[in-house]
Amino acid sequence: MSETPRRIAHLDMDAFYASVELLRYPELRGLPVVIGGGRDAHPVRQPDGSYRFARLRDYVGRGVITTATYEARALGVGSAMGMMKAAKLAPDAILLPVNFDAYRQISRQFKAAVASIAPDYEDRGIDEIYIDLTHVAGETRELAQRIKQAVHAATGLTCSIGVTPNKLLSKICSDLEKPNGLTILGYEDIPARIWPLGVRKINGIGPKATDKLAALGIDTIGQLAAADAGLLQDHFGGHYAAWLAAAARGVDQRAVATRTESKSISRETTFERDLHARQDRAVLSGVLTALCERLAEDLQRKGYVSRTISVKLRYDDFQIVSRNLTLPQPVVDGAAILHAARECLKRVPLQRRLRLLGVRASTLEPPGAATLLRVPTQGELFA
DNA sequence: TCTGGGGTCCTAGGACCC
DNA sequence: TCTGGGGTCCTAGGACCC
Repeated sequence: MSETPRRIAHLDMDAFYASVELLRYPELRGLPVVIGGGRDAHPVRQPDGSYRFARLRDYVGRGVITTATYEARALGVGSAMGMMKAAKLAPDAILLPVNFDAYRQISRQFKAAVASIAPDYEDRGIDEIYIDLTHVAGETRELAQRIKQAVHAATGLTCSIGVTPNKLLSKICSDLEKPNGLTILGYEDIPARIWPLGVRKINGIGPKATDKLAALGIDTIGQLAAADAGLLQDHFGGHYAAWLAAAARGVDQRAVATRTESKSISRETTFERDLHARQDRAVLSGVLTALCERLAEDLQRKGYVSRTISVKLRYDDFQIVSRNLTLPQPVVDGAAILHAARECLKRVPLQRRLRLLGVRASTLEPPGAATLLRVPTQGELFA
């Protein structure tokens, strides 16, 4: 039995947040611009109708850059970099606040444009998708060009696309010719095009695994493909070692998931200054209440109830702890979430100063679902 | 003056059940 | 008195991704 080779695209919008802002402020084209400020980063309208923009050097706080234009990246700043650090590298870069409503709106537009050509796609967040082109008529390059044109016509923005037989390779390829790129390759191209790349290019190999591999003398994907299976197993465990070996050879059978349900919904916040459980009790209590109320709104808006409530704390040294509580009956309202969150907090050490507080709802179900029939455990019956 | 906020998946151990 | 496996649910932490 022979299988039709799949044709999977990965589409990634180019510098998405920053590009959306340039639609609104075209006078910033060609300048280094970073997105990530708070309210005080809002441009101020001048009497003559022009805008005065904030500069990175003026920023004070704990934020990070979410997106930078390619001009800003050339100065050494980029996503996830602390803005205080970025300000030293590019003090004159323009700073803009994040505007998620605008990004979500453009996101819907580009996805609709893609769907008009290829309806089977998998959401991977606000600015990227996988598209299954296997059953879409047309030659691959022409089809991908049509999608790029449709996205541009709908949004005024460029994107980069990789097309290969699977998601893993397409994700790597969409990044190879950014911005406004199009890279198409087959399994026969792996030795020449994929193996010279660093292992970090593989989606699923992060900083920790990269460091561990480097310590074993493995830097490129080709070296990983050639690595001894036993060696990988010793250092990464059976499951991850097998995945590493398959990924390095470009093997990936995952389907394009066109429908997915949320597993969890959360809200968290980093304080402007580190807080102490005792000295700042009132502030913390207010923050916790607000987080629980926002989480309750999110749950209700998305049509879920939750049986597991968790709290997350980050201490001043960046250590993270979490506690969770699974309830016999699901909750939706802010007061019930708050009650569960307080129960969780009782079990967490509160000596050190806190940097972050978060609340999460998981074990999600549609309201009024089968939980009513769930049989209580012995522990619940006799607690 | 480093290091946000919203997610997913995996592991490992313990309780409990059959 | 000794001690099996397979399964589910739950908790906590960690790696990774956008």
